[in-house]
Amino acid sequence: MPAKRPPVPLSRERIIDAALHIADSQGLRRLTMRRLGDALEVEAMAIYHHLPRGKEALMDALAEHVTSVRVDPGGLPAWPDVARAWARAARAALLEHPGVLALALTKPPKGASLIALRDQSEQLAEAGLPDPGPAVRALRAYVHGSVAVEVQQSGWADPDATVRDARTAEGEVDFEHGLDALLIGLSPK
Amino acid sequence: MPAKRPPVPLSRERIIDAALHIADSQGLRRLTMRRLGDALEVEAMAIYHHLPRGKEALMDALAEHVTSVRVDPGGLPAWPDVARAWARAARAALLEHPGVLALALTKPPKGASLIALRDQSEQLAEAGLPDPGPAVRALRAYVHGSVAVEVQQSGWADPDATVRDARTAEGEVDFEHGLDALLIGLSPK
DNA sequence: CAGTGTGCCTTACTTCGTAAAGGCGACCGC
DNA sequence: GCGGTCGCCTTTACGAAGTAAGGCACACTG
Repeated sequence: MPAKRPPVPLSRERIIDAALHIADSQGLRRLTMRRLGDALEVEAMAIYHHLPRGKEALMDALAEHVTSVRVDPGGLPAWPDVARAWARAARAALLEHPGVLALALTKPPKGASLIALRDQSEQLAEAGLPDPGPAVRALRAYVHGSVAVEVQQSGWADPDATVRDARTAEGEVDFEHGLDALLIGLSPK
Repeated sequence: MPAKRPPVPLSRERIIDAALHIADSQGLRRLTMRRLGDALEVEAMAIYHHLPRGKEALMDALAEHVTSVRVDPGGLPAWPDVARAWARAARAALLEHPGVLALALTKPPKGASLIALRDQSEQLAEAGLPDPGPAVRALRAYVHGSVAVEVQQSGWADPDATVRDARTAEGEVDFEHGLDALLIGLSPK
């Protein structure tokens, strides 16, 4: 019979970690409650005690996890440097978990993601950019789109997925080029 | 008993149309074979005669449908005008079916989508842009990301979806601003 | 040592995707 | 006209998924 008490107790963090691992290694389609339970050495229903709304809550949590990056502006940089730092951090976080990219691009930001967005806005304003709203949206759009294209190009979503890392050298170069272009264009006239 | 022969015969096009309608009005989650069959007044299994690989084929077809836009360059425009036309057309096509956006951003381009990409590349080259590859990727990234952000912002994915159109005036303005910025930055040095 | 509560399991129901096979109508050559 | 055959749709059935309801066991309290 299965162990009544699991080796190590369940927790929201452990659940989300395991879910990320499954989504990244086998795809979102294969992330099921039962498989997640197996990975955690627990019955599927146990998850519902830690994520009351079940799979919806899990999906939200995954999206939030790859979308709630924070950046600490070191000294007193110019706003384009702040913007660059945020863009790179956001890109890195998304590329780290290509399996949940569809969620990150699709679900409206909530909780920590919203806070991160607000922080970014404030930092840009403090760094000298007036009216940071449109800039934040443009940056988000560019970063999300870049990662989407990169992941597509890397062949990550292929059926026989030998590719396990969505990062490519070409993607990196393209990203920086486009980012430069965008930042130039975002400068107040 | 149900009609043996459906009122109007099934076809790949009718299936895809109905699927788009369901995905846009109720979300991808609710697009199931049985529901799709109901919408077409047919049993679910009938769909498999027109889409042999079942739901996977359906998803591929939906992604391709919103991703295979073509643009006819009227006269002999400069390459930024060609790029703008492609970007606007792609954005419009994606915004028309927000329900399948996740697929379009996630599935690697195939078939007609690849051909569209190749055409875009050729048109840009003919219009005077050397090395159009990176430009095409940057444009795709920007367009996809913009639409993703727009759809998120419009609240389309909300549980109680009263919003049925993902287009917003603000999105339009933001899009054109960022597009201008990107095109400036894409000019050969 | 009984009492209480939290954390996990068991069972069961609905819905999903789809394999397999059957049936019905239309069209063919004769 | 008539049996044959083929294309399109239905029927039936099975495994897997999400999750509601309730039960049981351990770790604390007092």
